[in-house]
Amino acid sequence: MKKQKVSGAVIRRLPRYFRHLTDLHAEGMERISSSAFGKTMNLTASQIRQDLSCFGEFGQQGYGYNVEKLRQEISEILGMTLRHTAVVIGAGNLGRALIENFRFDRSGFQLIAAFDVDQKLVGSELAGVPIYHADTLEHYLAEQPVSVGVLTVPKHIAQSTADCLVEKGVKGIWNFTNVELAINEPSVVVENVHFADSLLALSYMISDEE
Amino acid sequence: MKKQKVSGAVIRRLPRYFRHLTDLHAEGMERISSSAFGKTMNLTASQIRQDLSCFGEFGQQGYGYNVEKLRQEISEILGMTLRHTAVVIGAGNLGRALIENFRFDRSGFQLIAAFDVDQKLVGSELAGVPIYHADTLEHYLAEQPVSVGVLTVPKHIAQSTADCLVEKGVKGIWNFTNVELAINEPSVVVENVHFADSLLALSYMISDEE
DNA sequence: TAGATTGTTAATCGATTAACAATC
DNA sequence: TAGATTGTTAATCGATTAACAATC
Repeated sequence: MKKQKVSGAVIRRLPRYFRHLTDLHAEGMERISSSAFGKTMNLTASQIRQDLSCFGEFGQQGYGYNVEKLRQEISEILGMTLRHTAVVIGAGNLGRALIENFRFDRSGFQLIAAFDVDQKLVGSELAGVPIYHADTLEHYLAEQPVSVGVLTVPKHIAQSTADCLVEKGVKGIWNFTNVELAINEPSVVVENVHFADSLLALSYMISDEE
Repeated sequence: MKKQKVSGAVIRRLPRYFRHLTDLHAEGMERISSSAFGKTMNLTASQIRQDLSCFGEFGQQGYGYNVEKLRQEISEILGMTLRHTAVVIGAGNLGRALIENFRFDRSGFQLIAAFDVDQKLVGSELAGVPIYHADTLEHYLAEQPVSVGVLTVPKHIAQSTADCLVEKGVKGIWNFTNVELAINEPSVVVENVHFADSLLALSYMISDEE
């Protein structure tokens, strides 16, 4: 996958494309034009064609795009076929919600383990995922190649846990703590899920009218 | 609060400003220049000054910005002082994680109730928040002004629940289901938290290098 | 006062949209 | 073939950055 520079705006739209294509496929739609697709997604046809052209030529003049084929292509582009591995660190409410309810496999990830300090959890499984003691994380990472650490630990150990993940060579951190992580390894990517930022944006928007 | 048109990009940065100012304040910092603030946040000084100028004049030549005052101003801009109310619908793992761990008050919201169909939960409290039966939601909303409905229900009832919220006049929906909600009331704002989109963007970024 | 730093106007850069030749 | 629709180049629009007079 040779990558010219693709803008962040485009990257953020790719998962939406994928999601909508999955829905369209489930509805039995076989082909779609950029203009029809644009209507579904509230984008211009131009933008969709422009976005896709960053990665190749997936359509056919006079026909449009094959829904299933395009979906497959985008899953490749997103790296969903690479069988990335993930571990959840912190099996509190949020960690458990992710383990039990979030379909990692649908995003191409294998969730292979979770870690917590709670002795009541350690040794058990949640949704088929084994829970190990947090103390064994470092050892585990040394043995097992892990692509992404999902950080759902309490604030005060967020940075130290992240440091451990980085040191052991994870490629990315999916950060649910509202700590601004300081990572000095430039190849490691942090993706923040800031609930509060999202709620505050909503707050602004509903406070709009005077 | 008179609103000229403020771009989405600016709105999305406001919560980050607020968060960083809160941190700086906690660290005891009293004043900061746009250039120092820019360094902290990885933005240019120009951008910060430009962003803030959408809402007024909060700095002082030769001095910079008073951290606490600016934090206060931004909280006003975001509508955090309006005492918006929220209810959580769906007290499964994710709903409970939000009720128990997410500090709604820190974003200026009052979480006043939660709803679920599970009889084991109905009548109890979680972190001081009463859980009512989902059947009583409609009645509750008619009695109680609610600004935001937090949607953490299973996929198949997401749309119908949203319809109910809209009909009863909520201003916003904080949507954690991965359902694309169809809302025909234009004044109602939907803020989506798409975990999968976030993870897929991360997937792309860690799959980048070849 | 001199130095620092703002708010704002102008310049630049990048992203979105429009147009159209190529072609299925 | 004629109609539809792509991929791509050019035009437009908007957002970011730079510059600077105003002033604390």
